[in-house]
Amino acid sequence: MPMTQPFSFRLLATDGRARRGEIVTPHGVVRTPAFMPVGTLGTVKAMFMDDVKATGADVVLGNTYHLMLRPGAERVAALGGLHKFSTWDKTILTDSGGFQVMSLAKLRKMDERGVTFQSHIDGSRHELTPERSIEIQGLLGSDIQMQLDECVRLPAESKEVERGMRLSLRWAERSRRKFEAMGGPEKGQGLYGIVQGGDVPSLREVSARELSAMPFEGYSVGGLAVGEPQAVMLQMIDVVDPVLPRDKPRYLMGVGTPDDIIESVARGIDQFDCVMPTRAGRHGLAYTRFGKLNFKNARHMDDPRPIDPTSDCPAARDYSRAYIHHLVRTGEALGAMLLTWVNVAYYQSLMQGIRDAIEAGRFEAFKAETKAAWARGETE
RNA sequence: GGGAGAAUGUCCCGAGCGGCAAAGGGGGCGGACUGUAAAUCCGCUGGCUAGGCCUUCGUAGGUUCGAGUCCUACUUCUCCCA
Repeated sequence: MPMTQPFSFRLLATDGRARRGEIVTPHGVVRTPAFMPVGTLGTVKAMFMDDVKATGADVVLGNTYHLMLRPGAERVAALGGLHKFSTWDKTILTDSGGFQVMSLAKLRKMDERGVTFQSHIDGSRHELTPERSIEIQGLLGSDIQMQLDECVRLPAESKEVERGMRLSLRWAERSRRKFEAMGGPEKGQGLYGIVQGGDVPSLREVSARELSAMPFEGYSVGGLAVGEPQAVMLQMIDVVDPVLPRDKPRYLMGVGTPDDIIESVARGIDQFDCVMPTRAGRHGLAYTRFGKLNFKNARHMDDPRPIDPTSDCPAARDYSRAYIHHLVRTGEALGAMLLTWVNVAYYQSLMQGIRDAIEAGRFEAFKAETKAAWARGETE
């Protein structure tokens, strides 16, 4: 076996608490702060992988829960792994299924050992343990893997939040053992522990501290952006930021809007993922440097201008707003495709702007300018 | 020429068979979407001096306390027989 480069992270620059870094995985370099488009089922919905790559994305997500049900982890492995299966040859990060344990709460049965749930597809019963989750992520060939965690639904009693957080810590240890038993480190893969603790600062701190004592390649902050006010989310990041190791990447799971991202980068977060750009795109909403545009609105009907002539995304540059409005209104698949592309491209250009600004030591100014532009809209 | 049936809320389809400002859809207008059971979901869609009044169900009459609903005539459309 050829020597594989070990998983690594290094900080290239900091500006205030904002961090500019680089993660190296078996499938390339991930420039941070990074936004990772969500590709639950091995596809970033409504986009070609080549186009995703061209927007500047270094990594996409895959999902343990969904892929274990269809087409099945063993099948993907037999077909050469998720990279080959999906034609995405850059880094893949996989979720552990922990989030689905919450979002599919009606179907679940949870105990110390793991979670038993019924498939949303055919009702069949499945068990997901920390070990099986890691096994599946290994079968998929994931470069950055997540421990199985329990994401408690908010609002919840702090007793319940603590129970879920403690369980997640125990599962973190089991996940780590399995990850090492499967040779993850030798393959250059990484495993992240997940900070839980809901909206309770003291629990977040405990979770971050105990997790930091375990040898993970990175640390995720989970269980946020699930309905709580942004201020609460940011407060939780503030609590966790000084506790987590400086020399490891921090990944804020499931976040978020452009504003959430820029505020979280300001608090030391390195990685993000969110369905926002892809789902919103399918639903007719464009994210741009001058804010949101809802293409269901009649005001675009006669507008011959492109969404953003300065963009290097063809969807934003080469198609008229009137045409995109027409596609969205008529329910044409191309409308969803173009807007998804616009959004993924905008998110990536935002991240590029953030990275450049941190390197230049002007992140705060960049943040202020960017937010002002969103607020200003298109007043020209 | 004879017979049968239908016209509904000022965009369309359409329920309604004596208490109706009138079900549902579509369309339209707007909103939401945060580790994707989501090309999904949620509002609004007659007027006003606004929880009360006004004007609406092809047209004109009639019956009734009360008519979109029953009766008569007319108009238009559809189908069947010649």
